[in-house]
Amino acid sequence: MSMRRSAEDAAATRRALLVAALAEFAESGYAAATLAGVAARAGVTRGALYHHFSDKAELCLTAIEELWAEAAMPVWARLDGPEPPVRRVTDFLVAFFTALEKDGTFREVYALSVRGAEGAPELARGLTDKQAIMERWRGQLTDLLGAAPLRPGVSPRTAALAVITAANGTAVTWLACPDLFSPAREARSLADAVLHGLARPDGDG
Amino acid sequence: MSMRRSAEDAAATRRALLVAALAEFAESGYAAATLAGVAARAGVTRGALYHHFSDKAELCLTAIEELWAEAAMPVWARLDGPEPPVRRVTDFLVAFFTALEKDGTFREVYALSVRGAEGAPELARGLTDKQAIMERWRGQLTDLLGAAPLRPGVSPRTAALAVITAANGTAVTWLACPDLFSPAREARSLADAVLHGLARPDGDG
DNA sequence: GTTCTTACATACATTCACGTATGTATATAA
DNA sequence: TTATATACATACGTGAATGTATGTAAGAAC
Repeated sequence: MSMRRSAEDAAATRRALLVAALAEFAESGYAAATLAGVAARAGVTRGALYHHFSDKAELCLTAIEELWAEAAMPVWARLDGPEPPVRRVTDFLVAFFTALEKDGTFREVYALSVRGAEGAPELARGLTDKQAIMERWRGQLTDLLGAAPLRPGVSPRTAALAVITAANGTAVTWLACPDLFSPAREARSLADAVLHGLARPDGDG
Repeated sequence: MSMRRSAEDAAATRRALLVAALAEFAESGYAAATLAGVAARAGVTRGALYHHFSDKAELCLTAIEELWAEAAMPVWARLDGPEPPVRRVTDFLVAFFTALEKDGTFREVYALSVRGAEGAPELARGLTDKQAIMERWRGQLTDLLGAAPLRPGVSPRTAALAVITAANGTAVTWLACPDLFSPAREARSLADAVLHGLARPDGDG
């Protein structure tokens, strides 16, 4: 049917395949997802898919890498800026919860990375990357919270861990039971509760 | 080889299959797990498996149902008792974090239930059960925290949600990156941080 | 001891998804 | 205008996992 088109169309096909792959993998998991489903969702055949990507694993890893950056960057950017540390962390959590509910790409790439690809050793590269990302994330938060007025007994490392687990916990709880609550609506009160448990009540961060 | 044995041996075979199935499914996910792997782990053939269970889905659901009760009961029992509410919730979180790291069955059944079985509609029964469990859990915690001295602005529902997300977040973060921290060792400080963010500082719960 | 049933093991059929090989039409370069 | 490379579609081979059908030895009932 649709024969050779321009190079821009090829890029669009590739992009559509990445978006479709992310949705398929996030919905069904890596093992249960089928490349026929990905191709159908993208409106092409499996031949097109194998033209752009060598195999299932490369498709999955490429989708995570390329789409994660653009979806997550504006959220993580909240950790930088001139505001006081506690304020930045709060803003980050609120942005995280909001993106989780409102941004389909953000939600899908997060669900896929959290659900993991156990049973698929060919994705080990992506998983070690995730490990590194997690540790860099904790380091960044530790530095940030080290400059914040934490209440006594709370180390910056523990505070960073609490922030990470709060974000992950909200995400997986809502992904598992979407009817339980609304991350976007309760984002502020949840973030406040987390930070209130960590920071000194009189500290302005 | 091993021919007909006593009825007790049959029960032991069934039990071994359930334990093996839980480990396989938790490690590889429902879709990627193979029944040959389950049988091999249990030390029997696939014939034995199909003698005790009708298909893959029933095996998985039975494993979750039967093993979840005995592994999780002692943890959830911490929510009951004569102690003040905040103390009970703290004890529950500590017991949860400890069981997560120390009790293999607890960890596996939790990992399997969290990772979910998306892409496997035949497990819908188990997932609706999970939804019901989650809502009952939130209801129980809401009642419990409704009788606790919460700080102003924190509703019992939000507090219950914070406890749930803290437990889930710690679990998935550690399952994804086991080297990041030790739930059992940091259990107390994490639980204290959560409750400190929710309860009035002067309240003894 | 015969028979029946249980508790498996073994062998087979079928499906299904992956990866490959090949065909085809179009843009581009010469 | 011809040749070549690109961007797919189509058709095929293959393996792995599921489920089924059948075989078989051992306890239980009589």
